Amino acid sequence: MKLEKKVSITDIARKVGVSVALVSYVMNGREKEKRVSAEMVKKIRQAAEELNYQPNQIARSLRLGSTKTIGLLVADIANPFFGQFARIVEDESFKAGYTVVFGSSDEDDVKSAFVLDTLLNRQVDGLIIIPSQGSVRQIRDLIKRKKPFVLFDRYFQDVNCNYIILDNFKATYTATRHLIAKGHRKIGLVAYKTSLIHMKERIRGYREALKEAGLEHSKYLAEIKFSHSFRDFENSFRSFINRHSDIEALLCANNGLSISSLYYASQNCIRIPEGIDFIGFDGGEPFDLYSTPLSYVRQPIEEMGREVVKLLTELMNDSSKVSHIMHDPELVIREGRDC
Amino acid sequence: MKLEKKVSITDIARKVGVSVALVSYVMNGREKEKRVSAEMVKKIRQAAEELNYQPNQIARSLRLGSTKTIGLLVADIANPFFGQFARIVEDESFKAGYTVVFGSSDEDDVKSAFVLDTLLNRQVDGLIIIPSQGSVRQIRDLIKRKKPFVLFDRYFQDVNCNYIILDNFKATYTATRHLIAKGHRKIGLVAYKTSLIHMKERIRGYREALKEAGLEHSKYLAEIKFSHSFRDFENSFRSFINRHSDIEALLCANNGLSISSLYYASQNCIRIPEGIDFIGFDGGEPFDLYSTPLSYVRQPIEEMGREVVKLLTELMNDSSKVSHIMHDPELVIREGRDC
DNA sequence: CTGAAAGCGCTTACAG
DNA sequence: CTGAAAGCGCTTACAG
Repeated sequence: MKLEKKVSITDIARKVGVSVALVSYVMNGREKEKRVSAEMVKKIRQAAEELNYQPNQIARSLRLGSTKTIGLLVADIANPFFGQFARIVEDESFKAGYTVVFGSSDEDDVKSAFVLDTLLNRQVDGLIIIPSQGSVRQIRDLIKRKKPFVLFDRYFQDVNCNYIILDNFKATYTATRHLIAKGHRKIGLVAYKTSLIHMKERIRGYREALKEAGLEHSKYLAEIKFSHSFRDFENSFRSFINRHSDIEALLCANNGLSISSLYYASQNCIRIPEGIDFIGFDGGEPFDLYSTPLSYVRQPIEEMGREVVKLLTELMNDSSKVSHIMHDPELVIREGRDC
Repeated sequence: MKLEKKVSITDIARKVGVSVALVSYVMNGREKEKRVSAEMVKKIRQAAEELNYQPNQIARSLRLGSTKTIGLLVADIANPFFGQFARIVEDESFKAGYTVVFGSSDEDDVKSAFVLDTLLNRQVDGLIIIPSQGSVRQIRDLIKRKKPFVLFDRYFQDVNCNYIILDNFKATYTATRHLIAKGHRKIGLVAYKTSLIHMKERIRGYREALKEAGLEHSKYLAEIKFSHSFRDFENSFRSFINRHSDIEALLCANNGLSISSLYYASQNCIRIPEGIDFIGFDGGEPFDLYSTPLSYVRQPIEEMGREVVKLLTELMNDSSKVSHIMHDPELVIREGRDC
């Protein structure tokens, strides 16, 4: 028995001596509705089994105009935060009968456009997008084409579309207040230099908390240019730290920056919390294994991921509503352990 | 200008007043070969531009019998090791004109079969698979169907197919010898209980090194049942550690086990390397940020990832050869720092 | 240099 | 209860 060429509905029809319509009906479980005789059903099922028939989704997609595929555009799938997110998206999508195609933008709008085009040509039914800086036009285009999508993690203020994000202001506001309450006065924020709203909001939350407490709110803000290279981060961060050797506590504005800052600290013998107190973003294994328990801002990523897929599937079905959903962050406080 | 329904090659043909064949030729850059007049080419290009034409890959795929899509079946995309691998696969695939669809098996053969079927129905041109225990039949089926694929990380001894793996024996053999050379005698290995060859080989490498040194080679071997829950790991590991309080050094057989063991150690005030010496697997951020520099077995994952895609693209083109490629591990030794 | 037409594998009105 | 046929959007021999 060799299976050189794949078997189609036509092969089954021929074998049973019946039309392809019948086969299509029973393969799609519509034999009741179409009142196919029990005998036929049995014969067709058996033939399909014997020939080891596998439906061709591509042909089905072309005919139906729907691929049952979701496109996922992340900044970088190798980043644990996005990897975790991708996993949730995958699980929920599969449950809903969708498959997921992904691509990484590297926070670069040219690459983002390329990946987006590729996914669109593949006729994805909908998209989940972590938009990168400068990708507004791409998003606008999606709206014009009436392609369902939901933004995650960030959005654009002047584009009215679906998004699910963290309450970023509250995240850093709460964290900063916590540091102030602990008695710190010289509190730094390590953020990325970007026009993206999530960063802007995180910076605003930090500043607002400092202002309310009557503290310096610009001096200790490090806005670092995005780069995949630790060297680049290191150079910027070193000059920041050297300029402000009196800094008492550090808050980081996302996961990558937290990891890089911690790495810098451990390489440069800066002790936490004795030397500098610290609050990170997003948690993860590096946080759990750090020499001292680290506090961090937690995003309810499971819920958010589930909700993104839920919203998108709704959009792919009726496509009229526009939701802006914001989730509350949680400040996870961890204190020194006794060993 | 609204773009309700997507524009097709037919729309362009109609607009220019020409046949669809011409349009197809110029859209595929075959105007030279087909000697389309320069004037036509210009008109068609312009019309495509004006109508904002986007080719429909699905239709193209159906016609050509190739989707330019690679299926990636990993154990868990949220696992940083696989996330990193996925990123390399993504980059190389895009470069080669392929898009990637993925799914996680959770090391479960039922889930693996389901994901595999989904990807196959989507008519992927080829597959990259981290095979889970009990998925031999699925792999055999792929061969029977002549679907190009390459296994990564593991393989099955009695199935002759393409794979790219680490020299697993050498990995643990070298690491164990290093621990012996440091003077340790009671050396433990934390491994998963599985029939998968990569684990078997890692265990064999460990044992062989101990045997050669005339040391106990079974007593300190922990074979732990795979689970996503840390609690499960903790229970098994605790009883192992309690039974062997005299253990001097620990080697871990993969990334997940390394992280879990380190977490257990930090939770239970076991100091590394003073209490127990340690060598992990695969490295990563948790390793870099650990309170003390950790040694580990490094896989050349970038090279391996690139090679997997290269091999697969070759297979998708001629499909005759069978390669078994094994990469050398590298033992990364890191000593205490001075702060 | 250009066009008419078949066909990839499926679904689905429309007849009977 | 079942079949013949159109059509999804594309590519590609085959004519001319």
